[in-house]
Amino acid sequence: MEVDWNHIEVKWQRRWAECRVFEADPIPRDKRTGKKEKGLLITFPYPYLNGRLHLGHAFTCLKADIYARVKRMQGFNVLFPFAFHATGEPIVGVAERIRKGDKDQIKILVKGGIPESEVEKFKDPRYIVEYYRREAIEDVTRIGFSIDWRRQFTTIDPPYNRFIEWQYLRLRELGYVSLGTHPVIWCPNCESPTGDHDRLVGEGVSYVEFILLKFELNGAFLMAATLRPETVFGVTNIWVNPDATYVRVKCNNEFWIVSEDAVSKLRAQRKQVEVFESFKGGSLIGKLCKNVVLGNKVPILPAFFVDPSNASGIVMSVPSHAPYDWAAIKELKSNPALLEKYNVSTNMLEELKPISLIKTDGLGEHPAVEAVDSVGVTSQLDQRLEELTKEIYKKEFHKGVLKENTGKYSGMPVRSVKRVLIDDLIAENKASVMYECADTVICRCNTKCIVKILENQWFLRYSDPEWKEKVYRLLRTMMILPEEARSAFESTIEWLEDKACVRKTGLGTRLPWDPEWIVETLSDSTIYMAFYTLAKYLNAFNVDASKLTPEVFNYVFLGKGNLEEVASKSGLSEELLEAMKDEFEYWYPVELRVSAKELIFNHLTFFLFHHVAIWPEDKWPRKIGVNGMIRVEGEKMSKSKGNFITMREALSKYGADVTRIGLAYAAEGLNDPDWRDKEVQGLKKRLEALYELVVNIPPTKPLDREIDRWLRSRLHRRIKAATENYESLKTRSAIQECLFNLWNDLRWYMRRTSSYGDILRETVRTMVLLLAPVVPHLCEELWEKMGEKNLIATEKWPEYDEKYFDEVVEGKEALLENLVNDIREIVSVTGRKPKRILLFVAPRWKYRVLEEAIRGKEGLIKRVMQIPEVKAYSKEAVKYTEKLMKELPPVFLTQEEEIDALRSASLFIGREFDTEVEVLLAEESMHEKAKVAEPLKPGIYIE
RNA sequence: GCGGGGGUGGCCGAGCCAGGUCAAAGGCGCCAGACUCAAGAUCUGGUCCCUCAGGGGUUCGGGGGUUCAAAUCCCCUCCCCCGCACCA
Repeated sequence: MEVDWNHIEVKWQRRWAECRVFEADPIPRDKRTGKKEKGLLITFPYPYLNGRLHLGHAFTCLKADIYARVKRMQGFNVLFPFAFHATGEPIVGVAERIRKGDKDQIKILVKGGIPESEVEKFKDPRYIVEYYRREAIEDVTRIGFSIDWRRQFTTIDPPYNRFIEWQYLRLRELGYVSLGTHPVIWCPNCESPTGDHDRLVGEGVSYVEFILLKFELNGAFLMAATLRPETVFGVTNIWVNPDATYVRVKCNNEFWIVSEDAVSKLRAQRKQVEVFESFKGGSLIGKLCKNVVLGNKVPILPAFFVDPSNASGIVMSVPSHAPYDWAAIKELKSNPALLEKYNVSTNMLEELKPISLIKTDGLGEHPAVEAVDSVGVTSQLDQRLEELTKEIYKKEFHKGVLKENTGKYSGMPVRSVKRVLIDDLIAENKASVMYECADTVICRCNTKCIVKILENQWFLRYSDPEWKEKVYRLLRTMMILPEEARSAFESTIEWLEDKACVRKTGLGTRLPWDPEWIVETLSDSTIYMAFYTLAKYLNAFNVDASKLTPEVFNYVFLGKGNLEEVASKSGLSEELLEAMKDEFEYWYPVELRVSAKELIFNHLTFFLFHHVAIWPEDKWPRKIGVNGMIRVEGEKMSKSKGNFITMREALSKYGADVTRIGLAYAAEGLNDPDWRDKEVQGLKKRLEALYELVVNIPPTKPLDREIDRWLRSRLHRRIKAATENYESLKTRSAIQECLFNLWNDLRWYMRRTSSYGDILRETVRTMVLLLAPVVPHLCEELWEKMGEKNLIATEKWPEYDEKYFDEVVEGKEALLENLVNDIREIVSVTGRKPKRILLFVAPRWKYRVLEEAIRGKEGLIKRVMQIPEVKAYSKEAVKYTEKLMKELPPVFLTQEEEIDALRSASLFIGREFDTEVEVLLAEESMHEKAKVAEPLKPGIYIE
């Protein structure tokens, strides 16, 4: 049947709005009596407004909406608010690019469906926010999310800024915010950290810590950069690039020699650097310098693999363990002309002997020498050296142990010596540290990035062990859906270190005590769920942001301060303050927050940190739901792949309910939902069939036969399962239960009987109720068609009663189902058309044996043989008993029950096979099939 | 590399945490039959292999082990997804 989806959706969305069903207010204090009078606050992370909402947003938000709708029907007062995130750089970036007339940016916008006339206005970031906010509201409404819109806001609204100011003042008071100094990847041109998304080249690249080891030459130190400081014990020489420019500088009261390129980097890393002279690397070659760690002298030699733009541009040579070094030595040996050019005697080279200092199982005395020689590398610029280096380093790092020639470090595993050694060397002033990008990073502005140590930045002290302990405590009491995600939270809490919470650019709230900083986006979205409780009043009364002083928030959120005083100081009325305070206390804590799994590692965990910091335990969140990442036709959804689906597109193509069920059925738990058009179309057909089913319910009458009780039993089990699934966000399983499985039950029922009991109508009715959270528009329509007057959105959720669970009746039906299948199999195997079917019910004694077997396997044969009526069949009885020892039937019926089930179903079975059925007792027959009859497995003979 | 989650039949996905009733729910797809003038929808059956009496055989990324018994427990290995921070 054709369903006019659009008509239905518009009709009910209008009705919901008229009735204000989703606008939730606290129940007046004096009427609150129990649990259900306490509000449930359900939240979805506000989306960032740099584009339209897409299927990924819809998926996550739908999980929350379905939960909200179920809880609402269960009689809870549910608040499901929505807001918008605008803090940060990207929106400003778009505006800036438009202002500059960036063609690509314009193209992106137009392709994203922005009318040409609007593009011009996108110069203003606030306009962008406003534009996408309007669009988002339309989409969210059209998909039927049950939002209380009175509470919406954006994170750049002045009242919100006041709120964040309060939050950070509070955190600072509590000692959770402090100044810190940390290295970052930095663009010298933009003068700001270069995040992944800001990079032209080098996505995912982080920095590495080089150790600069000192090699003394004429009162200055050549600073050799290494990632393997432990190999200082095996240095045979120093490498410099003869063509590169080096400088002698004064750095923190010492003279250093480094590459020219290193100077600005060292300066960015808090080093005072004064350049005295510069010269080519070639002028150093052939000289001897002193290894400060060991005290011996080693020569300086030329090498072309040395990159002056990497770290200090000076490398120490450890030919035993470093393939590059050995390759370079080999090459020099074979190139006397080069040596001559720099006046290096061949003797000097002859004296270079690899020094082994690490012993590793599976590797020889000089791993690098062996590796290089065996693959036949002859040039230091050979590509294969990179691979060999990695291979050897990996093995040595994990399994290597330092040899005797490493002094006090002898015997230590490489893995654990590193940190100790570095700390020692630095303490002894024999080494220094220099950070460098692990690989080339180029900023969007086309500038090569360096590592800068940022000073005096504000940090959230997530590393604080006491803070962490509190979060662990919260986590233990929280429900994590699904449970598998819990360990990710645990390891995140453990792994988390101090995090910069401010930036210099972008939209956002300025730090109240240090206004040159703006609170960064992941740091201003941690406790804002509390803001929804106030936003209703701020919006309704258009409250002036300047009145929202820290005292106001202290009073409302923490109950601190004196009402009169706060009122007079802020200029807000006492009534309003009281109302806001009550509203907050009514809705808080957060009942459920749903987000995608990639956010466990920051946003969701920060959410926990900030709550435990600011509020006492009774305001800590209760549940977190985590879900997978949307895919489209099996592929990751992305703009570049061209398979990006906005909510708008999906809604136009499929309509709200079909989109909803498509998403809700696509996945649950941590699994990634896969949006497949065919699958969604299948679900659409199914919904249309449901419509037809409901509209054409056949007449029913009050009947209470076994088959009616069977359907009731199934129905109640389905209600139980569906409810539990919904409550744990398992929307797929819930739909499975109440749409597919219940439908199959119904089919069986209609096949078994042609006169329908009222239970049929009740089942259909319940089905509609159970599906209402997923496909609310359709269900409202069906509800009305069934003659109901109330909105299904606030209708009472079906409750199950275990007293209707009927094992015997279900057992009987299972017996029949198996029996029909068996008969069918026989018919198909024999290819015979049945003229008559004889069914033999097993003899009584077999039921006695089965009964005993159910009691336990212990001494079963003995026990069984003590029963006289069994003993009479001892030989067969032993056989049957042994069979039962291996495997018991899944249900148990008495002989009477089985006879009854078969007799009353004989017409049905006959109908299925278009023949006659006779039910006989094995006791009274000599037929061969009478002998094989067992309880729950009647003998079958087909004539 | 490190941390987290996964790999099941043509596809999607349950099941594994508490081993047996698992050849493995359900959906999609496909095949056959019923209904229909016909199509669609719906209903019934089939969809790893073999089998003319309800049976048997080989499957749950790959390899090994524990057990009377493993998709389910243990070890090793390969592959996929998410995150690794100053970014929404």
